[in-house]
Amino acid sequence: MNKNQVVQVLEKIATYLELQGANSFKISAYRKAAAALENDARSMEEIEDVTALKGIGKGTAAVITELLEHGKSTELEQLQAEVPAGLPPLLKIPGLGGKKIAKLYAELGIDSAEALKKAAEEGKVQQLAGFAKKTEEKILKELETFGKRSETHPVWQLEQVVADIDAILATIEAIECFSVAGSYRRVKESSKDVDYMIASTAALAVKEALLEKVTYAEIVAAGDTKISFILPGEEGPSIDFRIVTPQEYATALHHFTGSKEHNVRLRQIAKDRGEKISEYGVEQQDGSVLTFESEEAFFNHFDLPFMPPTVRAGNAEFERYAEIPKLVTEADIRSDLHMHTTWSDGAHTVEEMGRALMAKGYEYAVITDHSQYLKVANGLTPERLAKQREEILRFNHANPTFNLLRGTEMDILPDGSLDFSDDVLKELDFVIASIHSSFAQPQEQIMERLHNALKNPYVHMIAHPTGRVIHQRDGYNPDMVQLLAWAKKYNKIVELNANPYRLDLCVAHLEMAAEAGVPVAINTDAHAIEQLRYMTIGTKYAQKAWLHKDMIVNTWSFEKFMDFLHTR
DNA sequence: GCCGTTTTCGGCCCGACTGTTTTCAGTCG
Repeated sequence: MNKNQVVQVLEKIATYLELQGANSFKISAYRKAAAALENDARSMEEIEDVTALKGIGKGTAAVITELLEHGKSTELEQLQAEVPAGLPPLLKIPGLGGKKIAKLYAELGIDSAEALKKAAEEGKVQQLAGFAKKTEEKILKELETFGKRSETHPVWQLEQVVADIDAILATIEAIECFSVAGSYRRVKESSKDVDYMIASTAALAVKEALLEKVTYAEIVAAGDTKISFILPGEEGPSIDFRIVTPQEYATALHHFTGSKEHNVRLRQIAKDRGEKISEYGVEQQDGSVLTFESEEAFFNHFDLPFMPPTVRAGNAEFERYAEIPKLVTEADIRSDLHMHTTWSDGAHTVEEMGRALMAKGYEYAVITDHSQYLKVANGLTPERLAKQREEILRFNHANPTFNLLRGTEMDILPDGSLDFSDDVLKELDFVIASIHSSFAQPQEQIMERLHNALKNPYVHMIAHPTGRVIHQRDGYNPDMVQLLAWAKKYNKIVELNANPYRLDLCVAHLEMAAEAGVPVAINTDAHAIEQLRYMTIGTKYAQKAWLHKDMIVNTWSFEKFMDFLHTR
């Protein structure tokens, strides 16, 4: 039984305990034990003594041992015998928790969504103590969409939502400052909802402006300081706005950015010092409350450096904080090495892209249109590629402070051959190789294709090395250990494709690349000027793998980058 | 259930909102 399965059993036990109305600390003890396993980088076999992990004690260790030795849990089986299988899914209905569901089961024998619907329609639910008409109506309403609404929303969906909401909030005068918070700010690959923190001295005016300007499908809550909507569309995510005073803003933003585990760790640190953290500030022993100008000042108060939201997982950031100043940030980025123009499937010309890159403050960049194989993307033949050269030279001539390089995103064909001959490749400054076809091949064949590209002396980088699309497809499943070993051997770059649909390599693979000493490039793969903004999310994502700026080739100066290309 | 300890039991992060009840429980993040 592997770690994922063990974690799932522990979480299942917690869920069943919840439905039995068990002690809430006991429930969270099981969840903490699951999290402790999950947050440990080692496999189940590599962990000698699970009780050495903080959060795992005698009880949960016994469950784990039984699972490993016998593949089952008596504890879980016992609970499953007592709690009907139809109850756990009901926890997903907003407004219903363990206690209410337990009551519905105990008093009305409700053990499924269907039974709940029937009882609510018959008006039986509102007769229970603690329930009433509104609760019953809400249950019926939630049951309509029950099981249909997706639980989490991929980062590529939310990236657009956040861009839109940012634009709206910027127009509301009563708002002094605002920021997205929650798991989106920590750049999780998917989030349940979107959280915003707003600083204002006129909460009511902000509330009214939000109700007026944000297009929503439904109002979930509308209190004095918390407004919550479900956004339109079949998969519309929910979005929460919290309004605090400017003094409270820094601590509130920190609190609502999480993660929960990070907050717990920090609150413990505060408690040990006789202080108490809440979203409104840090309460001192004399009852006074300290507030902070910024999150930096808040962390400094606890003698900690500013921890970027992306590393706030509740573990490594408290052990590895000396490394934080070395982590890559968007300010370190000097170029973008992967983008498309109207020559292939991009929306803007070489000239337009070049100007946008200069406006971003970059020193250099590479135009990398698709190669001829990719006909759907209007891939370039060697002849058109040669013609594009003139346009790029013209741009450089007109803009001597910038270096626009000539490149290609060349397909690695299904048979393993490369789309351009060496004679074509050697004329280019920068060559990307990537797979866009025949994802379903066996791994050996995929690896052979990648090997062919990696050992070619004119290839510099493998783009989106797994081909995954978050929540949509897994990609072509390369052997990452082997791929990185070859990249190291042939001195190639692997990409972190910053397009929020991809984020490829993923965090775990990026950690492997760092470990193997393979340089990484963070690129937007922009198909339009607006998509150059993906560098923001790309650099933040890289922080999650604790990538230092010196591992990222596009933080290097133009001279250092060119040296790397020429001396490989 | 876990942890820590002034070592064997008390505390476990903390607050907003809703719906219910009339001072609070449950849910949520």
